Amino acid sequence: MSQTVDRALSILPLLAEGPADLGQVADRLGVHKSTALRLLRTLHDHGLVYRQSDQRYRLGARLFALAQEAMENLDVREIAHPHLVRLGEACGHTVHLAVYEEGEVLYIDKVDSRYPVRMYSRIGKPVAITVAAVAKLLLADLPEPERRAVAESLDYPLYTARSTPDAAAFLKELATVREQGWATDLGGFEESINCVAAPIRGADGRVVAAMSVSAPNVVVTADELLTLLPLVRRTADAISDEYSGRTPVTDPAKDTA
Amino acid sequence: MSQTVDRALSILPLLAEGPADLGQVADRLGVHKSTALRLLRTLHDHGLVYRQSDQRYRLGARLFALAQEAMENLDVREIAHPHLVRLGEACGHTVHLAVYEEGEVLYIDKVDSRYPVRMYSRIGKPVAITVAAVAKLLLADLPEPERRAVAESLDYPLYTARSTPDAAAFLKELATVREQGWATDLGGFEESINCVAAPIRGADGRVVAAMSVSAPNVVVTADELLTLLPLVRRTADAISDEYSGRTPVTDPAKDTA
DNA sequence: ATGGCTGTTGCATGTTGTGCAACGTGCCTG
DNA sequence: CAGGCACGTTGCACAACATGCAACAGCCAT
Repeated sequence: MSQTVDRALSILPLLAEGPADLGQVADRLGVHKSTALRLLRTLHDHGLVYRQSDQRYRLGARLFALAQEAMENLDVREIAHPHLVRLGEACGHTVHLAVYEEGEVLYIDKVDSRYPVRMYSRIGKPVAITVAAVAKLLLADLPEPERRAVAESLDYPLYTARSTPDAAAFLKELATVREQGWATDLGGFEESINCVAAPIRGADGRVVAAMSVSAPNVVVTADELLTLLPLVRRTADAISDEYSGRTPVTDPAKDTA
Repeated sequence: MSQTVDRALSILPLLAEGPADLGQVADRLGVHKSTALRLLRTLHDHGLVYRQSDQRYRLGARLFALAQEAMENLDVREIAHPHLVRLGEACGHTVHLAVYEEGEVLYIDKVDSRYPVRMYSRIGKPVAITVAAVAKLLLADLPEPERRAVAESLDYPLYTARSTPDAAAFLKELATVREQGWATDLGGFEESINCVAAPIRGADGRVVAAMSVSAPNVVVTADELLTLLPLVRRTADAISDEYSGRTPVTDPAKDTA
């Protein structure tokens, strides 16, 4: 591991606590002032550190820009896909990945047990938003005014007798889902199809996508499907960790004391 | 400037474009793979870089955390936020807060009328510096040599027919803005969007931030938007007072209406 | 003025980062 | 199934580069 870079990077969390001057930085790094100066200058040239008018240093603006750009280039689907495939192989049912966008919920990936191939044909199709388990999770995480606005602007078609009947019922269901952190669709769209779903969250905790496992009654009962919930949630959490760049276990030997 | 650190930091913007593998990083840095490996490892140990399951590298979670903390250390934002929210509720339009740093102008807070949530997603994005009302205010306050230097180093993209065409026009506009103490952007970035902006000043009178109200033509005409100017200026002044410690009322809930 | 404090510079030293070459491994191709 | 290729990884010798020292320069307070 590169010592120089190590020292330089150690400055960042230090400055995150608040602005500091050269002497403080040098002290806390345990290096000479001139060394700290050169490190800070390099950080400064890259915009990671900003020198305010009182000559003290603080974290710089480029940090935002970097985080921002990285977020935009993050592809949930790319990261999620291998996890979905593994889940599909493990449980043998259909796995979906969906996102919310502009009042709609869209499937962006699908893995079927028998043919673990992306079925682009289905991807992009709008989801039955009032009943699908993934839709409930995605809508449940919206800020209250938008959630309400969306819920009230929707149609509530009665696909089956168990479909969500109206906005009031839907909002109540969303509250439950938000509370428990997972969702189901038990015959709300097709009488014979059940789903369990779990949310995928970004670094800030907001739900960026949702995934579900679906199976027809003739294969497994709803109760049997529900036994898969822990596995689904674990998969979703694994995707969340990877998506948000939290390294779950890189080196099991090392641990921060 | 430290070469090693310089190289290591150059990796960050590179990864911000999207995930890359070791070879690509080494190539774009112009160094040996083993060198790139050690740099990446160091970055990884600090959590700035994350290694996803396909072994490619991308920016890591610590970076987001740092950006977050850096933003929270900007006390202007903290002080301004409640004022911005109140203004947003009062006028119903989008409110922005921006600062100048190292030749760039960036949004550090945003309040939208319908969804009064911090939209981190937009924050950090570089502002259209040659046309945005807030950018004019921030640049107008720079010391003359720097203002000139920045103005002449900029590109002047013609977003619309009303965009600032060149450095000369920009400097002239800055002089006007500096004189009158407020600024507008009338369709200079998007044909249908207008803004009015006012400066936030520190105790020494220097502009530390700028805020604006933006609205599309279809909602209010430019003339109607201009009637909000007194309100915007009053809000900016209230923030200035509080920021500079000259807070007339200790109760931040009450505001001059 | 003058002392102490801070940030800054030039330079000799040796620590540290570097590139090379060789190894291991997984994947695709013949 | 074997072979080859591409990629990540390791150990090492060399010298480039980061380091700390000492001396300089500005600034404020005494």
